[in-house]
Amino acid sequence: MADSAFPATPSLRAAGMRQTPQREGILRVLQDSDRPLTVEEIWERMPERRSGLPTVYRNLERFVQEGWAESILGSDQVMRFVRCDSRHHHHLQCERCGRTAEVDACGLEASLRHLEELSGFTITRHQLLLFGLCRACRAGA
Amino acid sequence: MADSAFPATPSLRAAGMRQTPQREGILRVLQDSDRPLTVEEIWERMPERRSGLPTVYRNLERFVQEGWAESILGSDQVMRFVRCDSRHHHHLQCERCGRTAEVDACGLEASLRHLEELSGFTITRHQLLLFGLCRACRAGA
DNA sequence: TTTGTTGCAAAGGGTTTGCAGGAGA
DNA sequence: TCTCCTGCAAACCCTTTGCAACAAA
Repeated sequence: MADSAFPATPSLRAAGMRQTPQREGILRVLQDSDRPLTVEEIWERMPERRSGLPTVYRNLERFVQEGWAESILGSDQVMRFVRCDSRHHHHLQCERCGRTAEVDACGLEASLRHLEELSGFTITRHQLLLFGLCRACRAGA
Repeated sequence: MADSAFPATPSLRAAGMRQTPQREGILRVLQDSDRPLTVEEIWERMPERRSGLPTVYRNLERFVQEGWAESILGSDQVMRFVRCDSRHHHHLQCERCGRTAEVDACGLEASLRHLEELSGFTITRHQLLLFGLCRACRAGA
């Protein structure tokens, strides 16, 4: 479900980047994970010839710019990364196991229009972070 | 408007803390600012006998626990602090001047119930960050 | 007097940078 | 061949910690 919404492999070439094993590895790791990962976790999971940590940092930064990944600061104050496409969406994260789901719509539009009237602001952008318990953890709890 | 919603002075005593000039200074600085401040900015604005940076860090941590302040990670990846009360609310921030408004309701409840059905998650908590242009900046732009 | 707080200085740790060698195209 | 990218090591910088002196109660 979530996979079918994710574009094939982000095209490094089309984005003007060279296609290197390190970049493919990072994208693969993000692709294969169903929860946000720290930079170090991504690094540890990279195929065989483990790359340097700076390379992971540098590329994650570019991937975020391209909209292929997103950084999330958890309530533990640790930065983690998730793959995502560039459409508007939000992440719903399980507080027990860390698993995430991507949510396409947020149904906020009407509320935002109302808030604009109240506040005098023109709202151009928003970020919504959702936390809860996934089905499996609720059942197991 | 926003001021009247803010509780008098957070009671250090009632929270089991000693009343020190450093704490009062930090609270005063947060109180007087209409935008999020970095730890260093708070420190610089503290009255006369400037305290140590560690003291600012230590107290901000406690104030956040008490619900008197909130930490916000901006899109520039820098942590800033805003005063707030402990009721559920959100911050609306101007992308040009940084001024913020506190928004009491978010009108998300119905959408959240819908997302719970779609995702199978039980949503327990959410954080909504709103960005836009305030009235003044829109007029001046 | 008792105990929580502060200030200083040092340690910590995640992130960034410089630069030379290496590999895409 | 020409750049871009990577790896290593060092530098950075924000944040935390240890500890002795201090001050609120």
